[in-house]
Amino acid sequence: MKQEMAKSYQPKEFEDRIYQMWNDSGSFTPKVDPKKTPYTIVIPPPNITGQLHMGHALDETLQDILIRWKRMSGYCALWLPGTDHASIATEAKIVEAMRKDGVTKEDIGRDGFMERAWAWKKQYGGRIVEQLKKLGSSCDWTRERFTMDEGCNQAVKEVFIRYYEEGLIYRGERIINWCPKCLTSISDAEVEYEDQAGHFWHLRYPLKDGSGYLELATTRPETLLGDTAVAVNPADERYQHLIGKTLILPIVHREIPIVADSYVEMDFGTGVVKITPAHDPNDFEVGLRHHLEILNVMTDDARITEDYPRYAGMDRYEARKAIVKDLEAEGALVKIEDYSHHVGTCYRCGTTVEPRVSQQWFVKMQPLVQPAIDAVKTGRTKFVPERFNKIYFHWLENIKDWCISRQLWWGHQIPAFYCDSCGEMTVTKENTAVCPKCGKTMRQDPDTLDTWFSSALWPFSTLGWPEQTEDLKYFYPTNTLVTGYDIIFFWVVRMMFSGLKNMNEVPFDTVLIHGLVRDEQGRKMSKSLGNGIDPLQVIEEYGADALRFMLATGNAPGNDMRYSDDKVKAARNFANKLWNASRFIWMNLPEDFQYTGLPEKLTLEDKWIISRFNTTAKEMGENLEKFEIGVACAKIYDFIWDVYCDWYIELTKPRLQAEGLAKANTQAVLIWVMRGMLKLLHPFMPYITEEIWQVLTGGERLILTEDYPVYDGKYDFTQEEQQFEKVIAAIRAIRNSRTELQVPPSKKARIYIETNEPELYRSTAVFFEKLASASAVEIGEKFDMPDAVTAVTDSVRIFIPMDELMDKEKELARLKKEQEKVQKDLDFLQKKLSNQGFLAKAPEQLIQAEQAKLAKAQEKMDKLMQSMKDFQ
RNA sequence: GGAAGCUUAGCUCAGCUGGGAGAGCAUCUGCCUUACAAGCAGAGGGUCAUAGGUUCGAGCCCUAUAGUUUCCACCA
Repeated sequence: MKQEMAKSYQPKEFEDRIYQMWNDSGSFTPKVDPKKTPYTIVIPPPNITGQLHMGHALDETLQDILIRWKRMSGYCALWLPGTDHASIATEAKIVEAMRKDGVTKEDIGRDGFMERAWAWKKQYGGRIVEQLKKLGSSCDWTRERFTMDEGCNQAVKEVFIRYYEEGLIYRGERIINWCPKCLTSISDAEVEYEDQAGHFWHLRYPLKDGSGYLELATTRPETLLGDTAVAVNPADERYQHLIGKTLILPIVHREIPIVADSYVEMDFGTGVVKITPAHDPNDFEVGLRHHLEILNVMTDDARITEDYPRYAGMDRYEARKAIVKDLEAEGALVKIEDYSHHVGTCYRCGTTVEPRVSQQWFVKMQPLVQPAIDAVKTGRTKFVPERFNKIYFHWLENIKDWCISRQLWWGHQIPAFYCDSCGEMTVTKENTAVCPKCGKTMRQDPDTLDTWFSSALWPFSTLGWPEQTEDLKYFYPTNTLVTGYDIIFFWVVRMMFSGLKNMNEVPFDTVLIHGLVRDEQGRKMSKSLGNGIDPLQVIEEYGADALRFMLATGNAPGNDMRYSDDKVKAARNFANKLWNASRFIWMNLPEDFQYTGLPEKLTLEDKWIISRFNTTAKEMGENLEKFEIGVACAKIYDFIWDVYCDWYIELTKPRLQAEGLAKANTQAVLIWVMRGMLKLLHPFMPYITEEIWQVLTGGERLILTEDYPVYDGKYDFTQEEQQFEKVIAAIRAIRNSRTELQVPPSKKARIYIETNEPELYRSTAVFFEKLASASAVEIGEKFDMPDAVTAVTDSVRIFIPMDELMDKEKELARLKKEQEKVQKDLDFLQKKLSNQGFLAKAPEQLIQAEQAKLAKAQEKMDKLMQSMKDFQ
C-alpha cells in the first residue's frame, strides 16, 4: 500500500522522528578518513545557563547549512558541539538558588559549593543541547565537550603552565575592573560603557600654607577619601609656582602634594585633577609615575571601609551624598554642574564597575598579538565579510594585558600554589603541591580563570589537545568559525592567538560573521524589554525548517536582521508549496515505481527544466563557496516555486493524463528533478526534505548523506532551454492580453500562432490549451485577422478572435502602450550600439548580446506595427 | 575624539568581478484550472539619501554632505 501524504505541511508530525533517525544512523559522526578532505566547524559553545534565543538559532542555522552542504559534498564533515561553563553567569545562578535555600557560599565552603554547582550543571546543562537538536543541528554528539570536562581542564592547565614558564603569565598588583555585585574582577573586554547623566562637582582644596585654594572638578566626589595628590599639567603656566607644594585634602585633612603630569589636559575644566590611584585607572598610572600612595577606600561590595568611620559601611552613592554635604559645610564645594559621561558597567549584571587595585593574574599580550595580526594580514584566516578585519586589527593593536583571574569558585582553579610558611610559589599541574623549599603543604590560589581562557582553546582542546590524537591531527585547523560580531573581541581574537601559540597554526581558515536578530521594530531583543522571541515557540508553530529558512534568507553576512512573523509565515508557505508539489508527484506515481534516473527520450520541456535545474545547482554551489547563503536560498526558492511548481508541473499534467511511455517518462523526469532539488534544499530545510525523500524513495537511504548536486556538464540543453523559453513567452503574452482586456479564463478561444517555426508550436500546442485558455491552436506563416485580440512576442504573433468580447478601441490602445514600451527599448539599445566608445571598449560578448537584444526588440516592434496596421 | 555599517517599491530586505533595478509582504484586477486559497493568473508602484568625480557605461568605484545605527577611546 502506498503511504498517504498529509494534505498540508505538518512539521510536528515528523521533525522529532527524523532527527532521531539521523542521530541513530551515526551519520553525524564522521570517521577519520585519510582519503577524504576534512571539514570542521566547532560550535561557539552556548552557556550552560542559557536558553536558546534567536541569536543561537541564527548561528546554529548557518553552521548547520554549511556542515550539511559539505557533508553531502563528500567531505569528512565534523561539527563539534559543546557547552561553556560560563563562570560568572553560572555562579550567579547557583548563588541565587542557594539564597532561596538560605545558604551562602561561605556556609558550605568551596567543596560544598562545587558539589552544588556540578549538580546544577547536571540538571540544567543539557537543556540548551536539547534545544539545539530541535533546530535540526547535525552535530556529532558523540564528541560533545564541556569547557570544564577533564580534557579541557588538562588543556587549560597545560597552557597556563606553558605561558607561566615563558613569562607570558604573571601575577601582580594592578588596577582592574571590579564588579561589586559579582564580587570579582573582570577583563577590559567585559566592561560595557554607557552614557550616564551625572554631575560635575567643583571643589576647592586649600593650600597648606594658607595662600589660597586650588579649584578642581570631579564626577566622583566620594573617591576624595583616597586622594593622594592633585595633578596639573607641567606646561601650565597658571600653576607653575604651585608644583611641589602641599594641599590639605578637605574633610580628611590629609596633606597631599601637587604633582605635574602631562596626563592632565590644560584646557579641560580648571586644568587641575584630583588623583585617586586606587580607584581610577589613569590616576593609578599617575600614581606609579609619582610614587604616590595607593589608598583603597572601598570594600569588595563598594562600601566605604572602616578607615573612614564617618562613612564606613555606606555604599558608593550614599557616601557621595554624605561627602558632598560635608564638603558644602566645610566651604569646599564651589558649584555643581550637570554632566554626562561614560560609565563602565559589568557586562553580566550591569552594575557600575569599580576600578580597584588588587593582586591578579595577567596574560602578557604584546608577544602574542603579532602572529594573530599577521595571520589575517596574509589571509591564512579570512573574515567574511572582510570589513571585520579592521575591527580585529584595531583591537589587537591597542590591546592591554589580559586580567585572567576571577574571584569565583565555578571555573578552572588557577594552578598556582603558595607556601604560607616561607612564601614560596609554584605553578603545577598536580592537584596538591608540597613546598619545594620547606616541604610544607601548599595552598592553591583560590581564584579561577576567566571563562574565555578555556574557550580560547576550544578549537584544539575539544579535539584532544594536549594529547596528539587522531582527531587533532586530522581535523585541526578547523575550517569555518561562525559567530556574531559582538564576540570578536571576547572570543575570536583569543582563539586566534591561542591557536597560533599552542598549535603553531591558525584555528580556522574563515570567520563567518553574522549580525544580530532584532525585533520587528529593529530593537535589540532583551530580557528587560521583554521583546525576545522564543525560537522554540516559533518551531512549535511553524516548524524548524520555516524558522531556519527565514533566518538564512534575505540577509547578507555581517548585517543585522529583523525577525518578523510574516517572514516565518512566508517560509512556512514555501515549505507547504514543496510539500504539495511532492504530494502531487507521489499521487501520480504508480505503486510499483522504480527509480532509474532520466529516461532516454526527453521532450523539449523536459530538457528545459533539466537545463534550469543545472543552472540553479551550479549557481548555488558558487554562492555557497562564497558564503552567500542568503543568495543561495533565494535561488532554490525561485527554482522550486516559480520554475518547477508553477511551470514544469503544470506542463506535465497533460502527459500525466495520458498512458504509456509518455507518462512513464514524465514521471521519471518529475522525480529526477524533485530528487535533485530536495538535495539542493536539504541544508536549508533538512526536515521536510528528508521526510519527502523518505516517502519518495521508500526509505532506503537518507538524503542527509546523498551527494550534493553539482553541474558536471552532462545534459547540456542550453539550446532547448532557449527554444522553450519562446513558448513560455508566448503563453505569458496571451495571458497578458487576455487579462488586460478582462477576458475570464473560462472563456476559451481558438488561437492562431503566426510563426516561422511551426514545429516548435505544433509540438507544444497542448500547453497553449492548458495554460493559455486556448480551445484549439492553429499554426501558420501568415494570418489575416483584423478583428482578433493579439499577443506579440519577439518571435510570434498570436491572434485570439473574441467575437462580441472584442473592443477595438481598447485593443488598439493596448497595442499602442506596448509599442511605446518596445520603442523605449529600441531607443536605448540603438543609442548604446551607436556609441563608439562602447563599441571600442566593451567586451565583445556584451556587444553581441546587446545586438541580439536589439534584433529581438526590432522583431517585436515589426510585429506590433504590423498588428496595428492590420487593425485599421 | 576615532572607526565601521546602513540609506534601493508603502513595509522588511536582496542585488555576485561596474553592463537596461529584484524578492517577500502589502495594494489593485481576475480565478475554487482535479498538489497547494499557506493557492493560481495578471497589474500598478523606485531620479537606488544628496552633490560632485572616474568610466563608453555607476545602485555598485572615488570624494564630500546629510540622516541613522553600532563599535572603539583615560578629558577628570
